[in-house]
Amino acid sequence: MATRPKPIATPRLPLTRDRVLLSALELADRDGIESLSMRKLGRRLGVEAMSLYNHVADKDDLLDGLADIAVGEIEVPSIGEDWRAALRRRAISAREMLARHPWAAGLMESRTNPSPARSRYPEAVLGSLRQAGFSVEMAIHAFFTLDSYIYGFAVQERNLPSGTPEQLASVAQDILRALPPAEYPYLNEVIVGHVLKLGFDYADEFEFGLDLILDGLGEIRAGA
Amino acid sequence: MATRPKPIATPRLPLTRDRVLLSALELADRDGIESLSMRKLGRRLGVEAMSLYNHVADKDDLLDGLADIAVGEIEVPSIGEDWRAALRRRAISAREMLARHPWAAGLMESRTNPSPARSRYPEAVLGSLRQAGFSVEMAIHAFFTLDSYIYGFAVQERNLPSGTPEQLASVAQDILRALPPAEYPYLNEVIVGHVLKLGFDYADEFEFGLDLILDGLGEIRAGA
DNA sequence: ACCTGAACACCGTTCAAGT
DNA sequence: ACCTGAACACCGTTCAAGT
Repeated sequence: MATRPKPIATPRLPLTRDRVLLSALELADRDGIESLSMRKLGRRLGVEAMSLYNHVADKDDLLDGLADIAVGEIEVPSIGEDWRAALRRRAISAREMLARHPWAAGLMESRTNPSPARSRYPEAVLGSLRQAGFSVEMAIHAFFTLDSYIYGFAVQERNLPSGTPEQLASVAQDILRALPPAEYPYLNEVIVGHVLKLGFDYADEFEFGLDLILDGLGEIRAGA
Repeated sequence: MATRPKPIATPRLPLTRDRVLLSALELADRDGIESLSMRKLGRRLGVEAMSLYNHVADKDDLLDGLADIAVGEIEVPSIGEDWRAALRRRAISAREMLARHPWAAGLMESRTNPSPARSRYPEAVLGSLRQAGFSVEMAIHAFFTLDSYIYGFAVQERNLPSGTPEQLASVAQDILRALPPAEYPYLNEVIVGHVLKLGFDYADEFEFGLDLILDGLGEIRAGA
């Protein structure tokens, strides 16, 4: 009787940069990055959009923060690991991250200003290569080849249908309808003769090109 | 004296879908895709934004049209060409297109509905591979590997600095300032020891990874 | 120190009205 | 058939005002 009860059962958590970023990440994962607006994010946090500006400089800063969280999820190989194993594991981890957060590939594109979190990744890849005996020039070549592949694959994966074999089959049927076999025989062959029959696993598909590239780099290293 | 002179020297051209698309393309090339709005495009064409809807279903349709123009600029190799030469030439032409239109890579991502213009490209690549004797499965692998690389490289190129050696050097200096050598020795080595000294040519860099991948595919074909 | 209301300059798009 | 004005539901962001 002496003290008035708190007006609401769950007292509002104080806003912090981390809470803002985490909530933005969940929103982006669930509804897509294009529907992440300062106003919606504010509503989600029970606050007016303008309050967010106390914890984040502007929307660009928010997106920078998301990009840093994303690259931070890429596995860091233990030191002393074989160069091939280290690069392979990092590549697979990067693809998994980009598949988990479909918005991340797009953010990597637009966040061009360097940040510590985003600089650590290329630094580590170049380090693995140099320590393995690649020349500076070859390390640059290898980095571009690997990174282009990883990134490009992730974007293709994001834009192609996925899901259970049944869902995949149903989407494939829709696509086939726009591709008359007489005009597109090879696309039909691939979809009808392979994807619909045997399914499609992005992780497996990714490893084919990854190993092809790593094999090629191995030969260059052996020849050097 | 009999007829009144036309009020303006250059009578307004009638709006057509092609004029709308061409103007949008120029705007995107010059100011970037993010500043391409229906309202600005209308202003550019001397018309209210709403008039554009007589020639284009909506903004999505406009972007679809731009994506179709972009893929249409990728060179189609002459028939009967060696598979390796055909794939190589197409890949180089695709990279050139994506470098010419920095907005195109992003559009390829978002335009997921198939269109004839955009289906012709994968159809042709798969055709080259199948005719060269690759199995359906290997043709899929090869397509993903090549296309991921091309696309990923183009995006990296778009986001990294370019220009004359002097411009490149000045941007590199700015980047270096954010990368203390003690923490990022390998990035420093690459930038100071190689890029600043020898410059950097994206077309050359692209061909390294491209040839590595084509060599790998050639071995698979020989072994099959 | 943090949050808010009102306001500004933008978006894409619909719809009834004009020619 | 094509173009327009007014309107709607959205944006990001600033700024003075509240607590």
